[in-house]
Amino acid sequence: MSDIMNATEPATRDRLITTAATLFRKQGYNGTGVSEILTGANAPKGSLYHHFPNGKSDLAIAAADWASKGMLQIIADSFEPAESYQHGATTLCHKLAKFFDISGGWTGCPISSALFDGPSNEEFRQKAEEIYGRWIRAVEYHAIRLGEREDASAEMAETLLLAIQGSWVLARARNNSDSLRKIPSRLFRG
Amino acid sequence: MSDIMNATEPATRDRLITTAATLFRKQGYNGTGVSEILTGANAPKGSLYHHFPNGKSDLAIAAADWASKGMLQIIADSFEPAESYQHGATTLCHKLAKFFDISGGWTGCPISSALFDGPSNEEFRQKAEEIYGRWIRAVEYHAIRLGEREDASAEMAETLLLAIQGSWVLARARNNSDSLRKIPSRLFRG
DNA sequence: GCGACACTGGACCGATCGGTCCAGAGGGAT
DNA sequence: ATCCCTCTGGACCGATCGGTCCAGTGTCGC
Repeated sequence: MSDIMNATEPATRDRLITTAATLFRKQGYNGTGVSEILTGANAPKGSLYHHFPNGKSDLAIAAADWASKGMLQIIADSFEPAESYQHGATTLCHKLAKFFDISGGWTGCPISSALFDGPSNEEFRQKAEEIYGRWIRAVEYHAIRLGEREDASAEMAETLLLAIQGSWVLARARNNSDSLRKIPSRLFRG
Repeated sequence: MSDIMNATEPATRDRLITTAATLFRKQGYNGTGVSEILTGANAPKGSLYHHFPNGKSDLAIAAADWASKGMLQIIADSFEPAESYQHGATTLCHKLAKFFDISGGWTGCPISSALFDGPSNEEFRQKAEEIYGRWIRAVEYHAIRLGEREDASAEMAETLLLAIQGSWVLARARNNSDSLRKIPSRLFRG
């Protein structure tokens, strides 16, 4: 095929990844059937196993990477125009809350939904660790950039992302994104 | 059967619940097969559908309730002997970290593992909301009892449990319970 | 034109899924 | 002894699971 675009990814591969990411996020890894992904992406089985020789598990890794890129983008969009760490963090929480609302509430962390299902899989665990690490480092970078103490920034970044994780679960249980919006007032109450 | 005990639950029913709870926690709802639960509990299929007419989903609700009771017990054990809210919270986090270590790391929140899998199920969502609410109220009760401001205690309790949720995910990704142990220093850094 | 190659379409596979059904087993109560 | 009723054991079901395989199909370089 090779496309009008330069010889990067054919569209089918991308459609498989984004469809899988969305479905995993809603239903979890084990809750999502390969055939469901295929239907959603409008692709035949042969294509999946051509692009992802190891099938579903390869797809989960790719979907997690794709979702991670999205999260890093949201982090950048929140912190880059911010005048302080606190501002950036607040924007981030509100953006995520809005995303939660738009998506209709029944959605999980894209990483844990795709990678923490099924029996203990060391490859999945490492991927999750790597991605969460990337998110924390991204937030840490902005914390330092915005004038926070260097030796406290890693800690702050981890606290923020951990609070987001927990709040997301609560938001899902309550079908209500308020817990996400309240994070800043919780963390910066000082 | 009716047992030597008074006519409460026959052992089989309990074994099904605890086995299911353990497996759901490790592998998620969709990742755990009915036959796997049956093997683990050493029970035939007929028993399951006798005790739980709606099968797997009934079992998930019962497993979540059972796990919730365990968590409430840990909360009580942590806060009852404590001299301050901060002490109680610290004990709780350390107890949970120890549990995480003992269980070998690959384990999730018993509630979200059992109830947030699969397609959006309103009954499961309500159950999760109810259980998380019970946990928060239990912590809030101890916060007030230990002298915290009444109008701030609900907020504090929610923050603590939400931090535990998030830290648990991070602990699982890193295969390391440190993030759970560090919660108190994060929240009470004042 | 012509092979080479990347990709597609879908038939097909054994295994496992969750669930149904029913014939007993076993122990009260009368 | 007989009935009753709770609970067990397991055969059986159709559906779906993730995965394999291969014959096309279209598009290149040559």
